[in-house]
Amino acid sequence: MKRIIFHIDVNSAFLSWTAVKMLGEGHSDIRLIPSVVSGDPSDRRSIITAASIPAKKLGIKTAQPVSMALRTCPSLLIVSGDWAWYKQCSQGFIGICRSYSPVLEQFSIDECFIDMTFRCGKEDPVTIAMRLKDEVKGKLGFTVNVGIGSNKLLAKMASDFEKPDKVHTLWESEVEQKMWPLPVRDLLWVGKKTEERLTSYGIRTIGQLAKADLAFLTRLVGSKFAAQLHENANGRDRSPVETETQEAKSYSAERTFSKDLLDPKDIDKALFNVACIVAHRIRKDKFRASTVSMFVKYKDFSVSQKQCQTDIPTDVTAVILNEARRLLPEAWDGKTPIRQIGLGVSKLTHDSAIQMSLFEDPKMEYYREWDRKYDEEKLKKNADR
DNA sequence: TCTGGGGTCCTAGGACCC
DNA sequence: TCTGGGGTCCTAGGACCC
Repeated sequence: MKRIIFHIDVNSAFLSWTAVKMLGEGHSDIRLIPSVVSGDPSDRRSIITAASIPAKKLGIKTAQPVSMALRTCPSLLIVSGDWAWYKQCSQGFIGICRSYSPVLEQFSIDECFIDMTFRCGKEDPVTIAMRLKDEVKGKLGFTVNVGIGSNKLLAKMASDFEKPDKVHTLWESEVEQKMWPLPVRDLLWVGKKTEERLTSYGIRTIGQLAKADLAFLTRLVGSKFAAQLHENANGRDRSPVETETQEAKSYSAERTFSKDLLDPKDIDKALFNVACIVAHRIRKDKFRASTVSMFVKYKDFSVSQKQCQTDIPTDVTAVILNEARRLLPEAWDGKTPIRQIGLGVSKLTHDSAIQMSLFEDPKMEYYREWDRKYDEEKLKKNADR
């Protein structure tokens, strides 16, 4: 049976959502002028999180440094993000999509897939998609694109066609005409590196990739990735719409310094900060971690990463921080200035039994108490907002 | 112009076990 | 004294996504 999958994508999500909020506060619509959302506009290192369509038309792109965008457009309006508001907008958006089909997979904060196979009985899928997009616009005030296809890959590719506020189809029968002429970079999972590799061997379009020899592709990118690229370029994708939200497999936090740092005191302070954040988040989600990793990034963007296993799964900030501190000299020579530092935990379990070791650090109770206070403070702060 | 922050998955080599 | 093959875990690095 032919499946009918929708991919719904909020147009310039963070920018649209900010625009809706500002409209409510009496501002004019920032979607109609060159505008962007960025982290901290005063930080030279901050980058653009989302750009309006007029900004994009000037060549301003997501992930571009703000300083560069300002050179392109000195009158660019820069606004900062509001995560709590974005979460609300996302929930409203997902809620409407779910009312069209409960078989929904949230792909990110502003994208989801729904399986409409059993909803599009008599009615034309495009008509239903139009209704969905208009309902979001009417009730929530922002626009979406809906891509329709017989699998997730095609639906996702379709939603990326002309924006904003559009519905597109990409059925298998349309692949040759609508997808094959596109540059290979437009295919999902083809990033910068893969594009370079493929084009250096003359594969420039998705159509050329679709017709490429699988053995040849395997030599280029490895067997697993080659098989997937080949399938996807031919418009095939068997993956189901996953309704179960997957549990997190890792947590991490990182900080980029406004200037590259060399002073161990500054670096330790940053490590302490990210350890507090990560440990708090795993405690909140009732996880304990057995792997602690940390990394440093240098000005040339090269990364040195080290990881280790803990004796027992832990959620104690001090334990995680100490592992990271132990790893730091293995990752960093102490001489090269550091641009960014990060800490992560993985190998997570929900083990709730507190492991009592005879040799447990006598300070452990004190550490746990410290964490309890930290969590309380953090909760209070969030409640105030 | 000079590049954030948070994730996932894959690969390849080495250790170690049977 | 020198040797195969398979399985699992760990580690570091790289690619991609939003």
